[in-house]
Amino acid sequence: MTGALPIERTTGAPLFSNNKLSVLRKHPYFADLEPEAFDQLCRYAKHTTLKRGTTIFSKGDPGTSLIAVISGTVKISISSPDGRNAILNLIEAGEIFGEIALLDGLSRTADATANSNCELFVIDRREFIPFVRSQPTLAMKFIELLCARLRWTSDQVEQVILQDLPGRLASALLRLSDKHKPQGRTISITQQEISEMVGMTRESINKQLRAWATRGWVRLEHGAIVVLKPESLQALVDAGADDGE
Amino acid sequence: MTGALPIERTTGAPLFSNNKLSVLRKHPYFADLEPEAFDQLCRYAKHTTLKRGTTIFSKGDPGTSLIAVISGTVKISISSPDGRNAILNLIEAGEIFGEIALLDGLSRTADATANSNCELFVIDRREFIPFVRSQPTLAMKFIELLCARLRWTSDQVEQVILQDLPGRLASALLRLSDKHKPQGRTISITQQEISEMVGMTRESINKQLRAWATRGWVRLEHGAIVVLKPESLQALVDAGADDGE
DNA sequence: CAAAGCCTGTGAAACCATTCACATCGGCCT
DNA sequence: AGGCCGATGTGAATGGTTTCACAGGCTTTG
Repeated sequence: MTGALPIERTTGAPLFSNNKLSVLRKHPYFADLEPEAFDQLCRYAKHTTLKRGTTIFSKGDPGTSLIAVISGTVKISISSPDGRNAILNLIEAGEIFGEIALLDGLSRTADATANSNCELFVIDRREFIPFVRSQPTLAMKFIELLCARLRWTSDQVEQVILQDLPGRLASALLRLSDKHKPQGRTISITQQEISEMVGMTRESINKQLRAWATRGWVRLEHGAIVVLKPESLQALVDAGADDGE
Repeated sequence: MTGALPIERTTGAPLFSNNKLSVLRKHPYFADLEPEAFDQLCRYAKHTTLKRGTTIFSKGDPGTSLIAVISGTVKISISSPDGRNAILNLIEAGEIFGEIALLDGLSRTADATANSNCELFVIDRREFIPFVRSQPTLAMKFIELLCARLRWTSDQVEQVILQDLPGRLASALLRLSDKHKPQGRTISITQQEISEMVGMTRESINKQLRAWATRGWVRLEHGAIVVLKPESLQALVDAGADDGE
């Protein structure tokens, strides 16, 4: 099922001097790590590039690595036997993923695929775990990371169980526009993708978005959505079931 | 919102000699901790008892403690403005909860209420965090705990988004019967509770359960469900959307 | 030992999302 | 430019869930 990653070990020069790593260095999880620790960590990293659509790993694979995204975005998703599939998260440059299987040594909980051409760093478990044990600061960082993931995932459960279609869609848009804040309120995502994040059909999503568009809450572009009135969407979420008529 | 816990500090005698703690000691998370570390940990614990229905904490409260269940069960849930509510987990004797807010210092992600009369141990963040830092083994334990939680929660997302009612109900039953393995295949839970774990109405759940009961897959008791043919339920889950006619 | 209150069991009607079936619009590749 | 494919936009029919309205059954509690 897996398809081993086409790993290409970076040759020669010390990785930590690679300026590509600055993307990682800026990220909260590594920002306040001691320089030596960070360097050490980079020494375990293998560099790889792959193009849109490539499978990075599949649910159930033995998970032995942590992966950092240098550029591009990675889609974390799962799919059911009858063809439906759900997007759990979109990982962007500077973020890491695959930490669960890395840390507990069990199998992967979801599929990961390159959602665009990607540049990645891969860190292997064998070398990594002893290192974490020896670095309490790093361990605490991972604890924070896991907590953040748990909060994200719990939010998702909450949404899906508690809210109806409009509510779910609204929260998803708000979460996404939060994440993309730097780019303004434009979210680059297809309606198909949103529908898979939210767990409803593309058609339903389209109709709801269209309704909001005529009300001026959002603007629809090709492959993107612009949130014009986040307050209105937020109000809808807070109010509970109600499509905001 | 919160309502401070009616803490009752156990008097005098060293806590670690209290036989109530043996419940914890047996639990995987503490089992292979060095005795001294465990004793130290217990020194931070405050004992408390409370009766069914009591709120332990609410979503949004500042979270400053980890709680271990000595006896009884605790319900972790969230609720929406319009009255619907969802059960995220049921914590049983020997398990711990509240670790997210303890570890990252942020607010609680859900409500916790005593689902029966309960006996708890409460460990405060202020004293605890430095201790974790100094005990790499304990930190790794928490990392494992968090990973386990993430797996549980991801499963829940997967179910809710990907599967239809019969599928979701079946997976929920299987997950619960896994957890209760020691007690045989009897799951002590009301249909109301299951419906809130699965995100559907009690009525729908009842009808589906009843259908399975006539087929001999489960037996319904008052306040409990006995899984008779886990294989059939599993097959249903694996097959995807289909109620197993 | 009642009464009250939660838990279960069911049926009919209303509703909302899905399914299916197209039509249009952009991009992108050759 | 032509052509193809992925993304968007809609409508009608279908079907599964929810809602609502009750009726017993078990348990707990005063």
